[in-house]
Amino acid sequence: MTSSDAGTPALRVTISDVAAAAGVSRATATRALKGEGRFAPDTQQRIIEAAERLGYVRNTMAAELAAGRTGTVGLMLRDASNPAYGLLFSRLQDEAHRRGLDLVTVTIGADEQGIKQVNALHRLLGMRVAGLIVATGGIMAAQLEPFADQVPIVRAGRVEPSGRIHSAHYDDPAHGRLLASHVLSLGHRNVVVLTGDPEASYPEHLRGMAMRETLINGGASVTMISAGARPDEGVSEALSAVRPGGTAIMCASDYRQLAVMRAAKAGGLDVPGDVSVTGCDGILPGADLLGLTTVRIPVEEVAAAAVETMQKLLTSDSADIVRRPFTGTLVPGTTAAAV
Amino acid sequence: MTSSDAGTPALRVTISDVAAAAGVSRATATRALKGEGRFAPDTQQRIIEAAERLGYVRNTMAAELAAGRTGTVGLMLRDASNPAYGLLFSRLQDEAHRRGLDLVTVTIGADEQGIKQVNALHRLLGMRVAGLIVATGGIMAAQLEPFADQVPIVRAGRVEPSGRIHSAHYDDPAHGRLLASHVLSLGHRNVVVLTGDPEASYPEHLRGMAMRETLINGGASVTMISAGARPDEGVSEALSAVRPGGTAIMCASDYRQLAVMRAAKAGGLDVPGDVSVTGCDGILPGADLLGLTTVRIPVEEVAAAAVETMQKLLTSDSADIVRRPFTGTLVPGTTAAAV
DNA sequence: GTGAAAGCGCTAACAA
DNA sequence: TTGTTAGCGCTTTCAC
Repeated sequence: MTSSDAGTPALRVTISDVAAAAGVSRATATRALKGEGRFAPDTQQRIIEAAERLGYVRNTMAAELAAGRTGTVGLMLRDASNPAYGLLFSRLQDEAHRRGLDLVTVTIGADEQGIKQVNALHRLLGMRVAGLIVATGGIMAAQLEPFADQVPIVRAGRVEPSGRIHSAHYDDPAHGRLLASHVLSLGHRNVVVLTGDPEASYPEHLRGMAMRETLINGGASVTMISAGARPDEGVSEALSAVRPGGTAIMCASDYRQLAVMRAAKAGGLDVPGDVSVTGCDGILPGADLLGLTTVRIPVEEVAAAAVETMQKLLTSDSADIVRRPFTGTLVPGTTAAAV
Repeated sequence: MTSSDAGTPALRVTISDVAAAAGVSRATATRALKGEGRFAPDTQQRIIEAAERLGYVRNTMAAELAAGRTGTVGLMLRDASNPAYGLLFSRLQDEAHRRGLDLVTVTIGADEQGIKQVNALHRLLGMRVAGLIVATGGIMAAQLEPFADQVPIVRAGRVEPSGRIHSAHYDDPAHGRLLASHVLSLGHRNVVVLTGDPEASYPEHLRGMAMRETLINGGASVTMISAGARPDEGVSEALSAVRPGGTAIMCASDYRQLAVMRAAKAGGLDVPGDVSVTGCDGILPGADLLGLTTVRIPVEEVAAAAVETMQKLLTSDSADIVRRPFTGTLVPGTTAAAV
């Protein structure tokens, strides 16, 4: 009743079935199937054949429960509809594949708060993952912290304020400075900075603060507008704020930049003729055609560093906290011009 | 040795620890913790408190192994760096969240063939997932088929040729027809169709074939160019093919469209003045600013239908195969103009 | 309302 | 080289 006709796999086939079919004990079957320990070559052959014939698929839960360890790394991800996260996700996966790490991913919806995040965290911890890569915004340092000494945790993309959690992250303040310097060098001295408030997007907040500081140090007058998460929020305010003499709007993300350009177009404002506009992220396909002035964030490097760090933590267990920032590169574009 | 100071969670805390701390048996602890079966309210209270105090996190593997069933649905995903897949991924997650399904995701790198796909499949099957949603291209019908009667399988995004696998998919031929009709209505009668070959992208192939048929039926002369997966492949051929009298290049994806526009710009060709260009997908942020003529694929509907189908299959078990196509909408844009 | 006991499918010593 | 024996942590009848 467990097995069935040849060629018809059955998830109900257990290793006992395979062992019986090959005329050996379960222990031998286990060893032969994973190729570890001692066994006769032809015995292994028989066992493998039996397994294939019966369509045996090892029950991972049972295997890992018995072995007392897990080979997989958990990945907590934020909404992947944002290409910046989608790309990060993709690169993390690639890198993990390359290094032979198995990844299981759970996501937390864009607008979900604490409770859901904890659920997702527990789902992963419940699987007893060997490590955790966290690529999501939510302020979960406090949730994460308690587990940090039981399972290695690496935050990817965002700097980790907490003490025991590693990170490979974007240097958002540097990105803000890069853009602000560029805008200053173009001669702008009256600038509107449109950013997300800390709640909505902490990285945007960091970028915005850095822009502000650099601009002010450069002798510019700055109007800060901090809006909600939706990219079109704050756009009309930014536009009206720039009219009385302003020459540039610096956005903390490409999404906001697009929203501003859309609104400018609708309002008959020429970019960069009437107003220069900058963004930040630089990963939109087609951004080059639009001539977006932005910073290309170093997704690939962050992903590689995060996975590399995780692997290191999994093998050796050094005690020091790894915290590696990466800076992107300025993409001059054509949406920002000299005054 | 198992538990520890209050407030310090430990992944090593088992239900036995919790039960002991609350002065009950494991059986009672289990029941109280999941709120099923019979138990005294204050007993439950005590148990929950003990669990929280000890930082208990249920071992999912053990739980599901013992219970003999799994609450999670597996999702096989293709590389999410493509925004079309990223968005699909995101919407699938949202929909699953909304319906209370737990999803675990594994991805297969963009360029990996058979063997890796089978690995990914086995990872999921090995977890004994309750169902499988497959949102990836690879021609895995043959791999999937054998498991189709043991676990419900729903393909998302692409039509499933196989007999026992459900699907919620894009109606790619319809998208091709939609665009071709539009181009015809603009008066174009000499058109180049740039598409991916079947190996590189089957959906693109379907779109391209449909475009061709519609164009020819409409009295146009058509040059087909089928290229590899990289969007810049075939672009120069397309451009030279269109020069001798052609007026439009229809691309089977927005990526190719962008590549064509880039090359046209570099070659001093005006779009749509010298040549009209169309794409397909319609999910690039900023596509509106570019004025892309395209079809917006119905990602949300496909995602919702896929998850809905899965849930239906998980609860009731009707025998009929569900296969639901969805058609997107034409986005006229400004990259295609009347001849 | 609660506990005792028997596994779920697999692995890992240890014997043989 | 192979088999025997204990579990991994949890759930679930079935008595009490």
